[in-house]
Amino acid sequence: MSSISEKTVGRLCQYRRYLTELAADGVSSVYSHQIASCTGGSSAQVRRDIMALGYSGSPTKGYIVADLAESIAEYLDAPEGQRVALVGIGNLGRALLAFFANRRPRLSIVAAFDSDASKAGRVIHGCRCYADYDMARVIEKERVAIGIIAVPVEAARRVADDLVAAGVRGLLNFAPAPLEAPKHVYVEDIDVTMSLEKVAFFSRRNAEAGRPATADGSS
Amino acid sequence: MSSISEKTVGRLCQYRRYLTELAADGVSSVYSHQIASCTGGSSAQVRRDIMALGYSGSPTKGYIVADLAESIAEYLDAPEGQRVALVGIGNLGRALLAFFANRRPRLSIVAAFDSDASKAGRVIHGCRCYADYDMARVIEKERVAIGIIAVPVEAARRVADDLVAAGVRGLLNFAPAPLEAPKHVYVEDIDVTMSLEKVAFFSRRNAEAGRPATADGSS
DNA sequence: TAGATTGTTAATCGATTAACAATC
DNA sequence: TAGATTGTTAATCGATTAACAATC
Repeated sequence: MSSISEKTVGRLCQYRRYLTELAADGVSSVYSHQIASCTGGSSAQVRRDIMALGYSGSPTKGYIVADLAESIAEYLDAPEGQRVALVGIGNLGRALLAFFANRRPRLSIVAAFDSDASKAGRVIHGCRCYADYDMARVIEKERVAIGIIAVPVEAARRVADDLVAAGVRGLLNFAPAPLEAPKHVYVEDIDVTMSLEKVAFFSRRNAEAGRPATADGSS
Repeated sequence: MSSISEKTVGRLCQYRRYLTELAADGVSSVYSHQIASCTGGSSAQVRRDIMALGYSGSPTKGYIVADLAESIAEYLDAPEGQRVALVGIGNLGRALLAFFANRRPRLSIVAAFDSDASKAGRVIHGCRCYADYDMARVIEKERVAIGIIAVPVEAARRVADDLVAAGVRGLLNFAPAPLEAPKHVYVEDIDVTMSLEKVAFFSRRNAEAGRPATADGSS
């Protein structure tokens, strides 16, 4: 029930995005093997994930798009919503503000902070900017639950500490530095350098391997 | 030997970063359990990963920082280097250009493209910009092996197809759209929305759970 | 030497997939 | 009905960790 893995939660997010696209196209029902295409997993995996939500499909119609999306939302989303703060209004920070603006009302960036106090008072993509030294006050006032760290690596640890001290319960960290946070704070790292290096490694290895004789499983 | 998993490659990248920091601090040798701190894994995992490289430590001194870093580089890096192109010179693209500028000579962004042709000819963080319609020509001329997709979601699939057609063997995709690429092209997705939703979900669940009685393993 | 660590195998753990009766 | 799909268990697969002799 309550013990759904990180990977499963990730997949549920992907399913939801896929369902949103289907709904926009006017599709009303969908089969597990169709959903599977959006993650590269198997249809059995999709059925298991959906089963864990407590939602049921029908052998003839599959799953009702709107109802399944509703079930996923019920499971993933906080009914009262969760408010997010961004720290670091550089190019990355601005990209994130643009990206999340008006995307999900229940998960919106309500404050942005920067060490450059001259940015305070501006409104970027609908989000108000503050100076770093206002962090504790604003985060409490705005009831912020989640912090996004988009500052240079040297500042990341200090910013993380400040956010945690201010009461944030989750961190999304773009800085290439491992953060130390108390157990009750969930930390997710997005490590762009690592991802690029992985692409570099595997693209090279694929190229060196040429066309593998058994690539399609035949001998 | 050649069958190292994706996860292991990711960890090797993290080990390397940690070793670089140690070297900068003048540390010359390190134990597996110290290296483990940078990934949250176990010391046995670190030892297994290093063993797979063919590098050996000593029971008394542990691993020599410089030599281990060299072994990792030999395994991960292309000796002749790999050249990268970026598509989409918005805020995200600019952040990536700044981020990778002068970082790794063997993995550098040598060209950036944008559908807004007025950006062509500029040089941003040392990287020359071109119009989209020059993609095939420049990628061949510059011997680009890897493409980074930092365009809006609507354009992502077309850009991916163009990059693959131009001869790129690996893609790092920031757009929230699953890409279809031939098998010889390695695709890594960075899904920012999914990551934020995961933080939202788990930070909420941790908060709701309160302080779990057995959080530290004691009953 | 004594002792902590390495290299390496076996055991464990968890996640994924195969399979199939039940269903509409 | 016939047939494809669902719900669900068992089997498989792979990755992680525990353990320990060998080492310096």
